[in-house]
Amino acid sequence: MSATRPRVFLVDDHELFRSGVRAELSAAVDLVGEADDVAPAIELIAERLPEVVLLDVHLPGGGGHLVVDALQAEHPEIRFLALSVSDTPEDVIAVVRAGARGYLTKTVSAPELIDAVRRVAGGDAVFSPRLAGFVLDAFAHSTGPDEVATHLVDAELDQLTSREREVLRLIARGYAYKEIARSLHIAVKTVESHVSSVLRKLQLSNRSQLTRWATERRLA
Amino acid sequence: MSATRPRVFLVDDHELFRSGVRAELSAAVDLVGEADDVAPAIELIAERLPEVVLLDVHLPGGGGHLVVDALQAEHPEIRFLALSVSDTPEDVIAVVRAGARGYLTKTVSAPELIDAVRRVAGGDAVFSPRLAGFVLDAFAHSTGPDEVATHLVDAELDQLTSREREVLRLIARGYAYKEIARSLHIAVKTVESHVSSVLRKLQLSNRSQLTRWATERRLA
DNA sequence: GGCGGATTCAGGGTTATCCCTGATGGATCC
DNA sequence: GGATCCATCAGGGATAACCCTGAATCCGCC
Repeated sequence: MSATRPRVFLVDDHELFRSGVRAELSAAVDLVGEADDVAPAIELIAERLPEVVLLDVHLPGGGGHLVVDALQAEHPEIRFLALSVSDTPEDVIAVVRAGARGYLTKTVSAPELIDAVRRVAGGDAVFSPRLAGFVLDAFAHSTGPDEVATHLVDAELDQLTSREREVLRLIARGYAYKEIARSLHIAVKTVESHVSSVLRKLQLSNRSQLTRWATERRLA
Repeated sequence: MSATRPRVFLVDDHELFRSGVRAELSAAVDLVGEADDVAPAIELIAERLPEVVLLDVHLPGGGGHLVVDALQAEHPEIRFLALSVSDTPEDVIAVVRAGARGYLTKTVSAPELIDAVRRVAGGDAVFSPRLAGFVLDAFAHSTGPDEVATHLVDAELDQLTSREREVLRLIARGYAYKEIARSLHIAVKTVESHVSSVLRKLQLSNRSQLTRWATERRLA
């Protein structure tokens, strides 16, 4: 959501790095909290409920994927964007399998990071080109891996609320309303309500068109 | 769900992932056992004789392809579906050469995984759509004559008749049955008939999944 | 405190999907 | 000239999707 600034939580054990992120991102996002280790991160994130968690992969208390593991089940709406100095497959694999929606090396520039956060908040998966060339190639058939940083946030997507986007993502994966309701712990009627809103806002007329719309934009 | 619940064995060294598979797939398949490493996997699979083995590529005791190697000769009827976070060529090639009937990344959704298991149980080969292009590249650059790869990707589309593919294309564009009927000058009932055939053949369960399937393969 | 937006749901209704059985005519293959 | 697909539909039924109205709660904002 770029009309309002996305709520972001930062997990990193390096004080200086956190300070840098604060300085560079505070204008573009709403930093709702920070943590320097696994346990406090899990606790605080569950309390603040950010839209996106910037997550360092290497923490004193264990891998950053532990944070994702601990929160994913109860808060599937929270997106995790892994940030690391490491580019080893093991690290990438760990957080991605845990459910992170993206993985960037800390060499990214501030604008790139901001853009990545927005994309993740909007439901996209974002990967740093250098470290996950394969994944990116598979994901983005279009023009190439470097497109990640310059990708424009879709105007139509902006009119959707975060919940609506969440439902949209599940619709696009082929889930039935019943399954979406179970997954998000809400009533089927609520899912219907969200879907109706999305269809109206995007001027589409059925689930199938919605699926195509999302798949083409790689939101699924 | 389907009447036939395929017997499935799960090999993965991550407890959390196994638990996830159990939770998401237990309704659709018959989970007959689990293992967390190569040696116990080989032993238990030979004992339980599942129809499909969901096999993690990376295991502490070695590559998942070792499991395939050990069992393939004596139990050719067992199908192996590789499941991995890795997208590297070595992993794909190793496990496919060993005799795996498919390779999916762990980013697949539960319905997709269920579909994949059913397809593999039915004798089809399944590759993660996001991986398909990459798999082709890997085989194209390999020395050996592996027309298997190109064959596998198109295998699913090949089982459809020309009329079914025509209907599929319109479905994927978001047309309702009524509109498709008008467009092709046939009855709505005939459209239904074709759609049913397509869904059955592709082991999908609704129009939306069909749309995604087609959009990902750029058939729309 | 009021106002609007987001999210949550209910009731009640219409239409669309999807499945099953079964049937016809046409084409092809051996 | 069967056997086997394919393409074409009907009837009927079960479920899912979609729409509309209305309403409650919570939230930030002015």
